[in-house]
Amino acid sequence: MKPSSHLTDTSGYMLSKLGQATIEQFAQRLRPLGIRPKHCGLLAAIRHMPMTSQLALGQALNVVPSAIVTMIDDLEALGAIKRVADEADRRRYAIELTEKGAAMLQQATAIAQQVDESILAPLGKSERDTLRQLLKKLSTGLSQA
Amino acid sequence: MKPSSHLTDTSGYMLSKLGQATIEQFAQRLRPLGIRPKHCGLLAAIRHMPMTSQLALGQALNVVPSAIVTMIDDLEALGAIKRVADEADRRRYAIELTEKGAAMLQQATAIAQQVDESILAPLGKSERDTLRQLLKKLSTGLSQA
DNA sequence: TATTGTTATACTCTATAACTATA
DNA sequence: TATAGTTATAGAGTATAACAATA
Repeated sequence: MKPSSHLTDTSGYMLSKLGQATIEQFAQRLRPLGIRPKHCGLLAAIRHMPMTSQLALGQALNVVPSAIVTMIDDLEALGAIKRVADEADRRRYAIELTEKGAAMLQQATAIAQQVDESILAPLGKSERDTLRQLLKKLSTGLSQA
Repeated sequence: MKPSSHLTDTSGYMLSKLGQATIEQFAQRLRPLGIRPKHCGLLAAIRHMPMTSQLALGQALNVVPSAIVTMIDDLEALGAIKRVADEADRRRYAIELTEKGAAMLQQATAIAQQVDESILAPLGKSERDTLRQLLKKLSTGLSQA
């Protein structure tokens, strides 16, 4: 038998729909913090590679320079990050995560866990673990693309 | 131990990223057909509920009227669907899938299967089946929201 | 007065490209 | 001449709201 003779039964179709639903729910619950999902990825990247230049962050996230500047502007206005002048190269700013930014990332992570609870509700505990492992495998395949 | 103490390890985060990557790849391979991913969902809905009004299709897909009209315009220009005048209610058009539209849906389905092959490459056969079953469970939970 | 379809419009998002200041 | 950052601008996508025809 064919694995998925209907378009809407393909894994890709379901992944797209689920991903979209997830991000919408995440965005909604994130609203009180004044940020959007894209800012969260950036916050995580900043914590992971502290004191990095804006363009380097952009390359790591595959985001064009003008977009990174806007996001950094947003986060700076919220006090989540600071632009620290680089004395060696006065064109550069090193991006530093503030305490407030770290707290914000922690809150965002908690919200993401709540969204997981909501989205994964139809699955039992072991099923969730299985799903997470499978998604992890697929995600590592992504970064090579 | 906590299931996912990092934001980027949550299932929701991975679902979002994978869904986005999937839809981008789908869009790219779909380009030669002259349509976008959103048109495919509409084509599938039209086949599933033939001779339905535009607004009813919009409600089924959770799409606003103006957007449905534009998509129907696109598909009609490609010869994939026809607006059939409803003689009983002259405000309405019943949307009919043409042979060309059916062929287009079939091509789109084949492309979706190719995308599945590409995205699911890191998984073995039984893992893919497991994933599909889990995604199916989650997808049925979606429509209730 | 409500409903189907349509059009006009505004808004958001994102990317491209031009510009500055440094190197 | 090249690079980090910034700003200006244009494009696509989507939603809101006004509108015409019909019920």
